[in-house]
Amino acid sequence: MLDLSRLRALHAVQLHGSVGGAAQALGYTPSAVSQQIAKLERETGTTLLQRQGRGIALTDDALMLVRTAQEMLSLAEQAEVALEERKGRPAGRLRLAAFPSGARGLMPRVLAQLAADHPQLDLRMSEVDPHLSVGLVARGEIDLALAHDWDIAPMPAPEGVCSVPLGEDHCEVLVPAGHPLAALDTLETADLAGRRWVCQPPGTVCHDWLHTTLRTAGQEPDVAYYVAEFQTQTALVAAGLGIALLPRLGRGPLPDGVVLRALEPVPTRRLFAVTRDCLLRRPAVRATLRALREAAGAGPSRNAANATDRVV
Amino acid sequence: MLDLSRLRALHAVQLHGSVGGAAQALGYTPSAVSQQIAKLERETGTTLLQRQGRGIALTDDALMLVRTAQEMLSLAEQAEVALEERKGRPAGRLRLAAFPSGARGLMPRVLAQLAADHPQLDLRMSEVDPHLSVGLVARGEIDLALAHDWDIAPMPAPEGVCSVPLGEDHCEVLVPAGHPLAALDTLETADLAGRRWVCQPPGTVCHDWLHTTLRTAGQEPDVAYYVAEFQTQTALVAAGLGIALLPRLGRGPLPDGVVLRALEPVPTRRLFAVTRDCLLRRPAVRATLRALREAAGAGPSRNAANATDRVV
DNA sequence: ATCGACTCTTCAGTATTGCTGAATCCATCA
DNA sequence: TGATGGATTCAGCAATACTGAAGAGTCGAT
Repeated sequence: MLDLSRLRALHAVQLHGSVGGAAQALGYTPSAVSQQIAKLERETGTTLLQRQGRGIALTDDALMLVRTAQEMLSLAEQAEVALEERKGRPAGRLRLAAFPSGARGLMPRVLAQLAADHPQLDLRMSEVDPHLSVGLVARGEIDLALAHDWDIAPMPAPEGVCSVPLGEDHCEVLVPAGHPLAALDTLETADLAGRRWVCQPPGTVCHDWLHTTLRTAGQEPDVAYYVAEFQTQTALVAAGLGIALLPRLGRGPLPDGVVLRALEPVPTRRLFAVTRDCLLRRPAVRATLRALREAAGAGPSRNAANATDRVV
Repeated sequence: MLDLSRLRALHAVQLHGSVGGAAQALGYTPSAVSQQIAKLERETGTTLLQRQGRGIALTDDALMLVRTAQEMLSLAEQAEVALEERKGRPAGRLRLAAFPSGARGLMPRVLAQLAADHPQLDLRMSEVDPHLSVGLVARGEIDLALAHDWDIAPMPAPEGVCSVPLGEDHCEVLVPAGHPLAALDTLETADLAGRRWVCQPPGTVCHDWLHTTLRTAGQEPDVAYYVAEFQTQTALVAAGLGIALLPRLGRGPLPDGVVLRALEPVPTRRLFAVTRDCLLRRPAVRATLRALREAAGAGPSRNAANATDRVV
């Protein structure tokens, strides 16, 4: 009798292209995965993995078993969903992912509320980059991901994956208290010209938004300080070294000597939950979506931010 | 993640209607099955079994899981078949069943040859009554059953199950050496009238054939000795106490003082292999069918019979 | 009504299985 | 040639699953 957990190991190896990657995804050591597959080989009398350079390659037999594994895992997931649906209240394990500022600004409240309301629910969360989350959901490693879709770059959703709008997150400009811009109530894009910036490193959405917006206005932002962490950014601004663009979500308590000013038009990112279609039937997912929508509508969390978290 | 072996346990409970029956079918103790299902209940947070009188009843949730289990087990079996087919030579476990005289007269040679030719083949055999074998094959407990279809009672084959003709088995009449019938070369039905018989108990095919045939000829057989075992039957015949109808298959060495006489028309039972359609693709099944056909054509085995075997 | 038979479950003990971490092996890259 | 990255092997330990005995509930018979 083929063993499902061994098949899942093989499936993961195919998915990640390596024994190590599969092990990481499954929460094992490479040794365990290697042994599981060795047993599967002995049980079936086949060769499943072949060494190829430093890594491995799957044989044709293995690929056939991977297809079977895929179907069996899918059946198992459907059955679990159906059981929970039939029961009608959230239960089982729910693997969540969130981008860093969402993980800080939104998830704590949501997780606490869900845990309190549904004791049978086994919640897990990992902080991931937003552009990775869709892939993780599609591959079944994550059940529901909190993602955002910055004005500028709408996200594509692959087959079987859907995104549910949750609300919006707005950005404001953080300026030193004595700064000329601090005298204004509302800033416009033109006011940002020629300023010195504290900004996150390239590849983050804040960075991209800043550059795209200013370049559209014919300017190149003068970023003097590339800093990932929120606390460091505010310290630099408080020291009068520049101004920064901050999303409201995930913003922590501000030190003295800095003020926030609204921007017009408001830089807005839309928040989404990304999940697989079939999971929409899970009460656990429905409850989580509900909680996320409420939390996103209610604004950023109280108990947000600590010194080591990064603003993304 | 649902565990396949636990699901299989649940599936077996549904199939057999009891924990004990499932345990027997799976080769475990009832305790093990009970614990497996208790774990499945804890893992899914559902109730699967309910006590009903002395036994148990499956809940709706359990029935849903049984359907899933059925599909997953079927997928696993198909994958195993495909692997073996791709490999091209018999391998894996093959669970055989045979009716008693077939198990003695045909299977030893066949099993020995298969084991010698295909070291990767893991052969198992159980002796079962022919009328049970079709059900066992249909339920997936047996992969291939040796069955016979006595002239009188053709066997029906349920969906997904097929029977492959292997050959024929003939019956002869065993008479004491000094008996009047011993003087004849070939006996006819009329010669059997008024004889005293040694016969197997009701419910066996030899018994049924004898009664049906003689009653068709307007007679009631006078069965003085109901005896299941071949050795005892021949001893009774040798002692001059009656005559017996013996199938050639599974007949052992005869003691002195008895002779065999052919009957006209010859009582014939056709031999079949019964298996599931999808298994016909297994090299193991194809090799077994080939070996069975050869053995059935070659006549009864040399190393047949021992004192405790029953003639059926 | 009580006893005995039957069935499932619980419990304790044991055997098996599966995982981790270190050592090893192999191929690649500097 | 040495260093790196990846997979495998091995020994030891932890978790799991099974067995067998005892317990609890139900049914049928005396």
